[in-house]
Amino acid sequence: MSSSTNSCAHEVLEVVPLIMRAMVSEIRRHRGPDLSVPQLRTLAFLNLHEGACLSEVAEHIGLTLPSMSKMVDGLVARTFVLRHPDTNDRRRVTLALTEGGRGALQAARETTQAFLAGRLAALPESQLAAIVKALGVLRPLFDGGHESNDQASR
Amino acid sequence: MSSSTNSCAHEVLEVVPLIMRAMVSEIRRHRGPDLSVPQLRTLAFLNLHEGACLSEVAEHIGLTLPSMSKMVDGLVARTFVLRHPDTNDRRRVTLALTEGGRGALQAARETTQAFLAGRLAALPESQLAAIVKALGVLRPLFDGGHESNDQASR
DNA sequence: TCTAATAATTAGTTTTGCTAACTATACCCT
DNA sequence: AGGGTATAGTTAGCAAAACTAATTATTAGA
Repeated sequence: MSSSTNSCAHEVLEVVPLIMRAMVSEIRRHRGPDLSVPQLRTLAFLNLHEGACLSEVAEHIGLTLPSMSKMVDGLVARTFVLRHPDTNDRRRVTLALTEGGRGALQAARETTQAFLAGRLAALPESQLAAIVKALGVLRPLFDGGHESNDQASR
Repeated sequence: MSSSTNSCAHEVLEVVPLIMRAMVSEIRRHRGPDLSVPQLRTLAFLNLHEGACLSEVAEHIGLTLPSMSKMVDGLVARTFVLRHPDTNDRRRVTLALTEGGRGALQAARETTQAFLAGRLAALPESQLAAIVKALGVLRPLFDGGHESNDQASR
């Protein structure tokens, strides 16, 4: 393990939480339809994985099945999500975004992206490109990760 | 606002939460002295801002004063933090890390950094350098931010 | 000096996430 | 085919964490 690896890890450890905190507090500031961050993450996951079942969502978000079930209750009550029984396996419940759910997600994304763009506006093209490239390298390292999502260790 | 700005914002919006989630779940996996993420953030803030008062910490972390007060109760009970009355303004309580607190923070940081280094190990020097540089550009944009931290909007 | 503002705490409630227990369905294996 | 085990989801009950409202102590200002 090179020392560049460590100093890069150090930089990630410092800067990523900084950005994340700014994003989260921006989301909270604008929460029109009053969605918490985990709820937004759930909508985002469903947007990508149409028709995922409850367990899959719970696993991905990192909640237990009961907690996710209750969170989905709330999303269903606000008509952001629909529950359908799976036709193949009737134990499963598949989830789908409604138009309203997609809209809420889109709205939250847009305000957050606009906030980020505001911060980035000062940068010249070359630096923007460098950032995109660097994040493109990081993404696959953390995307899906180990899939070792730990229900057990909690 | 250039379109590069927007695509960069988009990339940040996608990748930063990904990395953050991996870090948080790693922290939770290893929590030896059983510190929550907000507690760790509190210790980190106190490490940088020795002698900050309770309100300042609450503002920075994004908690209300009562919540922060109770969290500090816990940190004091575990002897990670000390409360001192401020000599100038006796309403204020200033906070300081103990050696134990500093140690706990350091330990958590090291395990997280090691985790990150593990993920980054596959990358060649050139890409590591590019990432460090890109994050170095991002950092000042989100460091301290606008200081417009909102107790009110919550 | 008396009133208003500020810093922190306490009290009580709400939210959220957990474990345990339960129901229903599917899988397996003899 | 039938019975035991495993899996998916929900319900119930509880614990942790964060909020609002109210309280106390201190400072600042009219």
